[in-house]
Amino acid sequence: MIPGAQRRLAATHATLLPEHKPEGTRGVILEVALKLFAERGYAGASIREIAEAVGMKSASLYAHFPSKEHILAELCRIGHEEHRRSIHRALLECGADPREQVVAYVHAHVAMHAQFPMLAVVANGELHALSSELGAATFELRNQSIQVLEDIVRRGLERGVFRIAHVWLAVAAIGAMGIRVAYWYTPEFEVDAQQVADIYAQFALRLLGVAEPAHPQTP
Amino acid sequence: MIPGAQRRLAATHATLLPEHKPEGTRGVILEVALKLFAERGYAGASIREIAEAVGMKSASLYAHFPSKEHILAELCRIGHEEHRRSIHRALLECGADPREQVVAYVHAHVAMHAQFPMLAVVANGELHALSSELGAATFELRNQSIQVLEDIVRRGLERGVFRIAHVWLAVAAIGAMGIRVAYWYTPEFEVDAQQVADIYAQFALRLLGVAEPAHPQTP
DNA sequence: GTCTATATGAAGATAGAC
DNA sequence: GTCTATCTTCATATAGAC
Repeated sequence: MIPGAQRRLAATHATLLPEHKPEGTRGVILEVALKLFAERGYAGASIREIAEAVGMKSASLYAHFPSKEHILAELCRIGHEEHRRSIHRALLECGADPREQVVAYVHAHVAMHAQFPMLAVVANGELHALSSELGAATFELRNQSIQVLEDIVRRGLERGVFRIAHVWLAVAAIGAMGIRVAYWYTPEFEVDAQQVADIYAQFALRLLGVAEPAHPQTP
Repeated sequence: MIPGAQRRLAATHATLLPEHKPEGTRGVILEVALKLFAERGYAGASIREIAEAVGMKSASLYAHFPSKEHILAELCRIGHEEHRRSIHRALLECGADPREQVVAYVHAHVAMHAQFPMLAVVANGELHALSSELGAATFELRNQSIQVLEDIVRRGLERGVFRIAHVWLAVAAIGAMGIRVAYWYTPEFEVDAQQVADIYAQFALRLLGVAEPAHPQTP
């Protein structure tokens, strides 16, 4: 049974990678807002709550961000940048075989959702709350990441290494497995993030109809 | 590429089954609130917007529901009741083979998310917004539905028909595939809900390591 | 950059007439 | 059951002192 029911997600701690976290107060605000947006949703968290958790008055936030929406926009951008970066890096380190590429993609996708669950929940689940002015660039990033998986799957299908009836249905299913990891994974889970990513990569291959090597005990 | 980006979900129409929709104004309010909660989230939709969409003043809503939270509670309850009912019915019509049971479960799970996407998005995604007083019973319902799948997978593993390293990881992955369907499926999608459910049931079997009958062309 | 003070509007909810 | 009118609280955001 999933731990932490009654909460929106199981994770309790918001983390931003040092390379994404601005120095000083701006970084603190982002991390605090990330936690509140993840737990209550963008509309459900107020700037007063954010300010209180940071340890300042709400008016002072406006010295760092022009609006609440800009805070969310920055978090969404960071989340999808990190997602794209980790997938890009994983694909650089593997060959041209679509099976290898699916493993790399899914491993990176799942590991990111397990390691930064609050960032993933907010960047994906609250993106729709942004005006098109502030959200369009990040939507484009997201679409590109989906497109990468779609291209891999299509190539594998054309080369006969995957056996599926419909590309999008497989892409959506594989993406979904990873997206939901952010809601139930915590560092206390009995399997660590890398192992979850390994196992989910295998699930993805199976889903795509890739035959597995025969079991050792089976002649 | 997924249609309808920029929106929280692709569906544009809220539907409640006649057996779940109360007669008269109460039913209209539920359907209207369902659409707004699905599109903007519970916190992002106001009772004034709901009232306006129904065609009345906000004060009049209180003749039908004691609070905004009670409207959400009712929608969550309906959603999880329908989910449980459709899974229960599907399992009654199949045998004792865990493979058959997984197919029945996933088919019902996915079909429900495709046919009632707004209900699924709200019942699952906004449940956390309820106080424990109003949400506890529905949380219990949800946990039971997950438990049913967990039991099926565990039985299949014990009987040697499934080959997976970790029960929860498989259960979460299979559940996730279906949950996300609610976000991208629309009746205009090129594959209908029943076919999506069929294909996702096959994905689930593959994910669980069930060997498929050899391809006709492969001797 | 942070504060106090405040503008301005919107939120959920209630009272009481019809 | 629906309305008008209103209460009270809370929201985002700004002005201006320090």
